[in-house]
Amino acid sequence: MPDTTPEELVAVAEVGPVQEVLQAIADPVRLEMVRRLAAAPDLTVRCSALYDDIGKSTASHHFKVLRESGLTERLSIEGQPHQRLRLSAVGERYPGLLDTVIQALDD
Amino acid sequence: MPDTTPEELVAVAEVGPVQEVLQAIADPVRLEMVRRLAAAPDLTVRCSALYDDIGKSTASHHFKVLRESGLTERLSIEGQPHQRLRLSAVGERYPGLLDTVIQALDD
DNA sequence: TCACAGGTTCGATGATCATCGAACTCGTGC
DNA sequence: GCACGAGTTCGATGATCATCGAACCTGTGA
Repeated sequence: MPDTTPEELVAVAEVGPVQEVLQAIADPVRLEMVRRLAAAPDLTVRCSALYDDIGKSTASHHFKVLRESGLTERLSIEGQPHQRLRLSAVGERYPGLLDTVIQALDD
Repeated sequence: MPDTTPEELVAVAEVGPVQEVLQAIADPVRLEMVRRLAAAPDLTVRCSALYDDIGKSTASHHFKVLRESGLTERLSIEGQPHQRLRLSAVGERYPGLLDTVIQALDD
């Protein structure tokens, strides 16, 4: 791969259609992941801190669904993989959606 | 049944938890139903006008899911059953959620 | 170089849910 | 009363998807 890839290009990803976004957060496990991400500083959390009581492979599957819908992105901090909630990107495309959902979670 | 039931009591129904609401609108068929309801005058539409290409029983199942989540309510107009989108009730509990989703549907 | 920890991918299994047809209910009108 | 149209309920079937274990990849640090 070329070493000319700027960091920004990696981060740029499309937020999927509403349908896809809704299905992504309609799952209890994934919704909990989003909740923890939203509560974290910088919206960033180590993968293993996003779940409990499920297997690694299951968690990884949910990460993928969240990422493909554009809700989260993968990034590396000191070599460790992390997940980051793309709050502003989602907010631009669907204003108020995520905020309202997150707000409703810690009622 | 007693004839003392005021009309208001029938209409009063709780909007379900976010989880339930999200799952309700995450389905393609139900999302289309919501879209048609939102576009209709008075947010009210005859049941048969909310779908095509699926059986009556399937449609009725989706009506039930929407109703139980608090998104819609059943009402009778000249003897004919109708569905009504409870836009304001949902908006009170989850501000901006439905509006944003509906807005995104007719992009 | 090797071992190890943390995520990912791959198939297979199981549960959940959308779909359907048939029987039932409720209103309307003949 | 009966027939009819429109929704609902009920079981059964099928597809979708969450879950898991095992193998694989990719860093880090002996």
